[in-house]
Amino acid sequence: MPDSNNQLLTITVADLTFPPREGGYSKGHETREQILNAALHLLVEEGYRAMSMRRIAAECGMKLGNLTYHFPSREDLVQALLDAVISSYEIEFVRIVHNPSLAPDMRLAFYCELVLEDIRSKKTTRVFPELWALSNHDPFVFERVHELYARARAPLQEIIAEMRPDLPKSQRDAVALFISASMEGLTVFAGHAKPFEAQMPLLEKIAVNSFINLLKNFGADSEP
Amino acid sequence: MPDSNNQLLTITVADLTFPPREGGYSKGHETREQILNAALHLLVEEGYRAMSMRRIAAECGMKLGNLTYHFPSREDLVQALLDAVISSYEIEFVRIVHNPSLAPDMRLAFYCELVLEDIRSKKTTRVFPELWALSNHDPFVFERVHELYARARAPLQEIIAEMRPDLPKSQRDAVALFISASMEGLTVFAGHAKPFEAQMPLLEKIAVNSFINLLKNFGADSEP
DNA sequence: GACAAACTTTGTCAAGTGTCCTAAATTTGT
DNA sequence: ACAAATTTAGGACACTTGACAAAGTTTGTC
Repeated sequence: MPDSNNQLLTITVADLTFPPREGGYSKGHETREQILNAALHLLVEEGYRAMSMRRIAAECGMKLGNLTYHFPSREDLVQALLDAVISSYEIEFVRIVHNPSLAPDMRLAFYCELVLEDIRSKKTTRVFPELWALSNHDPFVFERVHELYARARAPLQEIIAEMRPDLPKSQRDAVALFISASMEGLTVFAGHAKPFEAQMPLLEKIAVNSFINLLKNFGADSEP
Repeated sequence: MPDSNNQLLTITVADLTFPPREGGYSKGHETREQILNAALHLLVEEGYRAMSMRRIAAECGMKLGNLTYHFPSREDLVQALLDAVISSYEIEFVRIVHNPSLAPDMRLAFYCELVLEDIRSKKTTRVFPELWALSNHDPFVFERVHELYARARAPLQEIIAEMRPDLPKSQRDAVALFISASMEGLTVFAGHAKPFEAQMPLLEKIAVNSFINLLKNFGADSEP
C-alpha cells in the first residue's frame, strides 16, 4: 500500500472536493489530487509561504518536473487548490438550506452551530485567514472567497426572510451579513488552538442568543 | 527634496508609533522609521510576500547594506514593525477607556463606532488579515496580536461590567470577546475596498443595536 | 504486442532570497 | 576638531524559487 502513509499525512487536513474528470488516465487524476492534498497540508501546517512547488513535490514524494507537468505554473495550482477548498464548503450549505420542518429560529441556531463547529476545525482556522490575506492582493482569490460567502449567506437570508418579512430586503441582507461576519470573526479568537477555543460553547450560546434577539427587536426602536 | 517623493508614497499608509530612542543620532532613528514605513507600505500594498529586504531598501532608495545595518536580520525588522504597528493602535484605546461622563450604552456605541471606523481604513483592512494568517504559524506574532486584542477588550469589559454587574465575570468577558470578534469579522466584508464597504453605516447600526440588546437581555431567558 | 497518449524523471535556467563582509566616504553631536 | 554614528559601494555566500526542455517510463487501446 504505497499511499497508506500518505493517507496518514493528509487525513488530518485533507478536505478537498474535486471536480469530475475530463480525460487522461486515472493515475493522472490521482496524482493531481495527491498534489492538492499535499499543498493544503502545507498551507495548513506551515502557511502560504511554505507552500512552494518544491515543498509540495517533496511532500508527495515526487519530482518537481512532474508537478509542473500537472500544474504548469504555480498560479494554476493555487487556483485549483482554491477551487477544491471552496467546493468542499459548498457541500455543507446545501445540507441546511431546505429543512422547512423546523421553526426558523431553530434553523438559525442549527446553522450557527454548524458554522461555529466548522470554525473550530484546524483546516478552517488555518486556511481562511490565509485566504483573507491573499484576497487583499489577488483579485482571483478575492472573487472566489466572496462568492463562497455569498452562497454561505443564502440560507441565512432565507431564514431571516421567514422571520422578518416586514423588513426590506436590503436590511434583511445586511443583518445576514452581520451575523455571518460576526461568526467568521470568532475564527481568530476561538478557532483551533486559539486562546478562547475552550469557550466556544459559551460563545455559541451568546451568539445565537444575540442573533435571535437582534432579529426580534431590529427596527422596532425608532423612537423610545 | 529627495524625500518629498517618499513622503507622498508613505503618507497614505504610514501609521506607526515608535518607541522612544535610546542612543544614536537622530538621523539614525529617522532612517529606522523610514524603513519601517516602507515595510508597512509594501505589506499594505503588496502583501507579506513582497516585503523582502531588497524591496524595502529599494522602496526607501537606500542600499541593502544600510538596511542590514539598522536591522541585522529580517526577523528583527518584522518584530520592530509589529511593535510599531501594534503600539499605534494601543494609543486609540487609551482615549476611550476613561470617559465616565457618558452613559455606558453611549460609551459602548462610541467604542463600536471607533473600531468600525478604523476597520474601514486601508491599513487596518490590509494589515490585520496578514497578522491573523501569520499568527497561525509564528508564536511571536500570535502573542503580540492577542495581547493587543486583550487590551482592546479592556474598555469593553469595563463598560459591560457597569451595565451588567449581575453577571459573573467569566460571562461578561465572554460577551466582550464576542462583541470584539463580531466587529473584527466585518473587516473581511466591509473593510477598505471590500464588497460591502458602502454598507458600513447600516452595519454599524445593526451591530450597536445588537450588542445593546444582547447586554440587556443576556441571562434573562433561562426558562421561557 | 504495437503504439500513441499520458505520465514521470532528470537536468538546467535565470532570478530572487537572507545573511554576511570589507573598505571607504559622509554625516552628526559635542 | 574629533570620535561615534551613519551611509555608500561593492561583493559574495549558500540557498530557494518558478519555469522549461528533453529524455525516459507507464498506461490504455487497437
